[in-house]
Amino acid sequence: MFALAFQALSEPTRLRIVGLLSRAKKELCVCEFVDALEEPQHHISRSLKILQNAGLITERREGRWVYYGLPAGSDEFRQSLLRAVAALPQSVVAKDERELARRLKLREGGKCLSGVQKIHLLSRRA
Amino acid sequence: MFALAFQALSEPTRLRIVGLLSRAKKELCVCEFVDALEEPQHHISRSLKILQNAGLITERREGRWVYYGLPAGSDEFRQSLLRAVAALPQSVVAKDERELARRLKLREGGKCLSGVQKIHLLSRRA
DNA sequence: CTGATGTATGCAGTAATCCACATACATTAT
DNA sequence: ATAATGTATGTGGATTACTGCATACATCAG
Repeated sequence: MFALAFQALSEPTRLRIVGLLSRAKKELCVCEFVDALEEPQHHISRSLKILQNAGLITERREGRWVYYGLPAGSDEFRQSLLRAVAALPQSVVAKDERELARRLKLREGGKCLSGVQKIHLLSRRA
Repeated sequence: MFALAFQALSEPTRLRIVGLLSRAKKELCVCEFVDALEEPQHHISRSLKILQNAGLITERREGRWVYYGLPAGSDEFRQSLLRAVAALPQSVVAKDERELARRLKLREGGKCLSGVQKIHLLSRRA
């Protein structure tokens, strides 16, 4: 079903996830999404699953860490969708991108080795 | 909100509506959508409203008839979205397009003058 | 094995969405 | 004015989606 792909992008957090991936140009780890988007872990994890089921992102496990990225070769429809996400105005993605940049400094040798840093965001009772 | 546009396209009938407009290259009247998509009138009418609120289609009243079409100049994000709809595989839109072609024969002087023809589709108890 | 850590998921309450019936609104014809 | 016709919408019931809590699963360190 094609409507499913739109559905996957119809929720703000999921849209921000793909937005981040679109700018980052690299795979990101679950805990990096949690810190960059400041959303609870279960929310991120579920969101990633939904996007994956819609064929919009790929999953790659590396030890305890799981990386999600944009698919290399997908059909023209999905590519168009991702281009639409890439066309989101800067203002929408600016903050997320900034937070991600800070979080990416924790990488060592290009790998994520830290886990969620902002503990108060494991579930959102801040 | 940008997620709203994806949300508008996340329902099959609404996606088919934009798909039809994308192929037809012209404004279509409410009753033409009803006949082409074989969906009840209230469903079509509501769907058109939702798409309009999302900035994906435009409305133009002409007497009793209301025509909906694709917006001439919209932001890059929405244009990308419409391009994604245009990238839907032929198989998805084929039947709707065929039904529309039949229905468009009822036009006179380029105008829709007929109203819904398949009465059993006013509400779907077929 | 045991504990720690990153990730995923079952469950429940709430909210949003979908769909059909009926009816209201707007415009035109008589 | 009245009736007819194209379109829009209020309402209710069923379904689905979202969100937080707690917990389970998977992998690794000691």
